[in-house]
Order: sequence, then structure tokens, then C-alpha cells
Amino acid sequence: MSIVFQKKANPNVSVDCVVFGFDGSDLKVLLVQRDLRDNLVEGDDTLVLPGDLIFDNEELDDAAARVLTNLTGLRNIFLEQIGAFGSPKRLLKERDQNWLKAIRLEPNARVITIGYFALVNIKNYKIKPAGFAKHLLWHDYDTVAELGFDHNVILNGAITKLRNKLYREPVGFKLLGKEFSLHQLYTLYNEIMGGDIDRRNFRRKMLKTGFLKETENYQEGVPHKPARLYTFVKKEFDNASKNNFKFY
Amino acid sequence: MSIVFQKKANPNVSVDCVVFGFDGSDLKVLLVQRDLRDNLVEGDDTLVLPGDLIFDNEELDDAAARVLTNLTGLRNIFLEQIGAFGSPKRLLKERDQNWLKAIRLEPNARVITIGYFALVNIKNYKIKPAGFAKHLLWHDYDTVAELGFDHNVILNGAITKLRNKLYREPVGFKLLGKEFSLHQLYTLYNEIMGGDIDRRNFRRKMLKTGFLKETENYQEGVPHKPARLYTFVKKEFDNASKNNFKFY
DNA sequence: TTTCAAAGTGTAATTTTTACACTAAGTTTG
DNA sequence: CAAACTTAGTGTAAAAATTACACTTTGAAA
Repeated sequence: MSIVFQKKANPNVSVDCVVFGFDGSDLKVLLVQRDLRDNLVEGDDTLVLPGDLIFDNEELDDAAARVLTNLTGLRNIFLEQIGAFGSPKRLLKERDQNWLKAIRLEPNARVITIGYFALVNIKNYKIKPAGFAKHLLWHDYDTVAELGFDHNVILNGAITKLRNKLYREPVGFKLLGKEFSLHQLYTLYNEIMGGDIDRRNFRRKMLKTGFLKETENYQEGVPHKPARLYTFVKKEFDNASKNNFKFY
Repeated sequence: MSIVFQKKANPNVSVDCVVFGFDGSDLKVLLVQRDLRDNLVEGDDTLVLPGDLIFDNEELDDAAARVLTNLTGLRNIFLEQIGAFGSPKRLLKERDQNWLKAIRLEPNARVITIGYFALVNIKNYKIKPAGFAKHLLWHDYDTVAELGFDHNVILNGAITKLRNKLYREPVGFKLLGKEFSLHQLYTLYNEIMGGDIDRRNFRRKMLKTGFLKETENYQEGVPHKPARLYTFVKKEFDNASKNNFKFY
């Protein structure tokens, strides 16, 4: 091993959030135009994930939560780290370089970002927009095109993590309202898992878990037989998870 | 939302590696004394994970690989990111503060570290020690006590990741030699999964996967019936993984 | 040649998964 | 107001996977 002088890096660190929502039939992801996200940047309509540089003395998780609260006004959103994305090449696209200048980082500054993913109920979000939330858009996950920075990479990391998680834990409920029909839950699982799940078997399996408690309420305003609504009972899951339950 | 001036952080970034090994009966993890790891630091025998600050213009994965190559002389080691650990409180212990001074970072410098986990075959490691490898020790995973920095947290992240991964992919083979007995594989799974797996069922399940190819070789030097040795056939796994195979 | 230690082998009961089609209920339309 | 439409809701049988469980084989060592 030869000892070579190499400068140690002293990078900036940001967080970027992949916020998933579900509108009843499609999986959505929250995107923002870069010039609306970073208000020093003008005339750059590239779509990016919501994010920001972290503050001094701020926990990484808190930085992600701050970004989300500023966006949606919601607090206590489900939020989990995906990992660090720190390639020195991640800001080499011309538009990204312009962004670097605009936010007044040194020309060759290195920015390492920590990716997070969040699950929110679109309806809750609609009720309480806040801050620069008006600039946000729910984009169909399936049709997301090229994003700024390396945000497509982060998005891929997020969907993988979401699928793995959904397989093990009932996080899907976080994307739905407090009460939901089994059909909504089924559609959600099918959409996220990219799957082809049998409707009857899904219903039986979910009900057997005991996580679902039926309410006395039914769908309203639908032009057909209304479905019974259920709620998620966390306590039951906490017991069952010891039993190593596996979802689809 | 009020706009408040808050200084953006400009932290240093390091990588730390949780290197797992398996000696045939116990899961091991590679640790090093801090004063031997960071050669500017004197008289600090706190145990830490091997790690280093990243270089300018170096990929995060490459930084982790560099640390491992310097340690073991091995290249192309299986290595996967665990995530970022960036609490502002992670260096507050007195010994950690002394470390900050010793490596000449500013007193309140913030260091964010990216955790990695690696799986190596202990025997390969023994064959080719290199660099400062002589300072390393294989510590029993089960009996690791308090480490420096937040390295216990990183270690917990690593074992969780390893278990999840082992459940889905045949990474266990990376901890064994090229040829291994079913008993070795069994012991490994039992140890990592903290499990209580039925020996006969394990054998049947593993053989049925088709990932294992029997060789004409047998254990040598054991005072009992020698076991047949097997190798791992990656091609078979790549097919089977489409079939959503699940390990223990 | 006996003893010891781990290798190697099979089966039956239970549980889980899968595939698959009709009836019920409420709304809309003619 | 009856027919048509749409989604809700239900059961069963076959196949596959999982679990629990005990004895024989083989080679080395005593």
C-alpha cells in the first residue's frame, strides 16, 4: 500500500424525498419544478424531487421531515431513509451545474444527498396544502420521465424499498384514508407490487390477518353496490409480526 | 412558514464498513483499535469499525472498497450500502471529541458517515493480509461491547440488512469457501438468522433450489464420516429469483 | 472391535397457496 | 318499473409447501 496525498472531500449534504401517494387507482409521486423548489434558481423547469440542504446541527431525519412539513403542512408523516447518493458525477449535467451556481455553491462543490421515502394520503394532503405546496404536482409514477440531478436513481431506490417493505409490513394503509374498502387496498397492492393478485385470495388473506376491522360504514356515491369500509388495527399487526407474517 | 436564517452544514463524509466473516461456527465482525485505524490518533484503544474519510471525487462505493482492499488485500468483495448515519450527536462522547482534534478537523466539525456491509470468507482473508491488516481482529458478533462513535448503531443496521438479504438472496455463500458442506451452510444460516432451523428440512429445501451442485470432493481431516462438498451455481439462482424464491 | 460423532435419509399430517365462477345489491337507463 | 350494468361478496378442491420427527451409515479414534 503506497501512501499518496489525496485531498479529503468536504461536501455539502442534502436530503431528497420521494413522496408516494395513491389516488385510488394509480401510484403517484410528488415532484416540483426546480426553480420553484430552490427559489434562487430562475427559469429552470426541470422536474426534481422535493429536497433541501441540511442545516447545521440538524438530524438527517429531521431535515427530511422539515422538507415534508414545509411542503404539505403535515407532521408525523411516515418517512424512512433509502440511503446516500453521493457520486461525484451526480451534478454533471449542464442544468445541474447551473443550479450549483445559482444556489451559490462553489463551481465544483460536491453535494451528497440522503434519499428518503414517504407515504402520504393524497386526500389529507389536499386538505392542508402549505408553504410552497402550490408548486407541487402529483405525477403518475409510471410515466415519470427524466428528472434533474440523479433523481431517477433515487426514485428507483425508493420503489424498491417500498416493495420490500410492503411485502413485510402493512405500510400500504398509510397511503389510504382512515377507512377504506378492500377493493381500494387490493388495487393499491396490485399497483405497487406490479402484480397480478387474485382478488378473492387477496381478500381472504388480508381478512385472516386480523389487521382489518370492519366498520359499519359503506362507500357512498358509487353507482353500484357500495363496499364495506375497514380500518387498520395496528395492535393486531404488532402481535402478528412476531409470527413472521408475509404479505404479497 | 417563517423564513429563518440558518447556516447550511458543510460536513465531512466518511465510510465505515461492517465486515462479516464466518469461522464455521460463529459469526464474526472485523474491528480495529481506533489509534491503529487512524494513525494520527495516539493511545486510543477504543474498538471501531474500519473506515476512513472519503476522497474528493471518489465514489462512495469506491471509498468503501478502498478501505476494504487496504485492510484485507482482497478486491471485488461483496459490499452493499446500509445507509447514512449523520446525527449531529454522533461524535459527542469525550473520546470521539479527542479523535476529532487528533485528525485535525475543526472542533465542532460534523462528520456524516455512510455505512457499508461486506461479506468475506475468513480463510481468504487469512491468506492475504495486507496494509494495516495486522491490527485487525475478528470479534465474535454476539459479544461486541461498546464501540467508538455510533458504531454500535451501524452494526445493528448491518445485521438487520444481512438478515433481510439472506432471506431473499443466497448471499450466505459469500461467507463460505468455494466448496462447503451442507452442515457448514446450515450452521451459517442458523447463526445469522438466530434461528432454530430443522436440519433435515433445511437440507431438502436447499437441495431442491438447484443452486447447489455436488462435487466429487469430501471433507478431510474430520474424525467422523466426511461430508460431501457442494458449490454454489449462480446461474440457477438467477433463474429461480424470477420465481420469487424465499430462503429461511 | 467397539465407540463416537456427524452424515445422510423418508414419510405423514398440517398449512398455505392457487385456480376458478356465480350470486347479491345498488344505480342507471330505456 | 323492468332490464341492464357494475362492482361487492362468497367457497371449494387440488396442489404445493411446511412442519415434525428417528433411525441407519460411515469413517476415525480409542
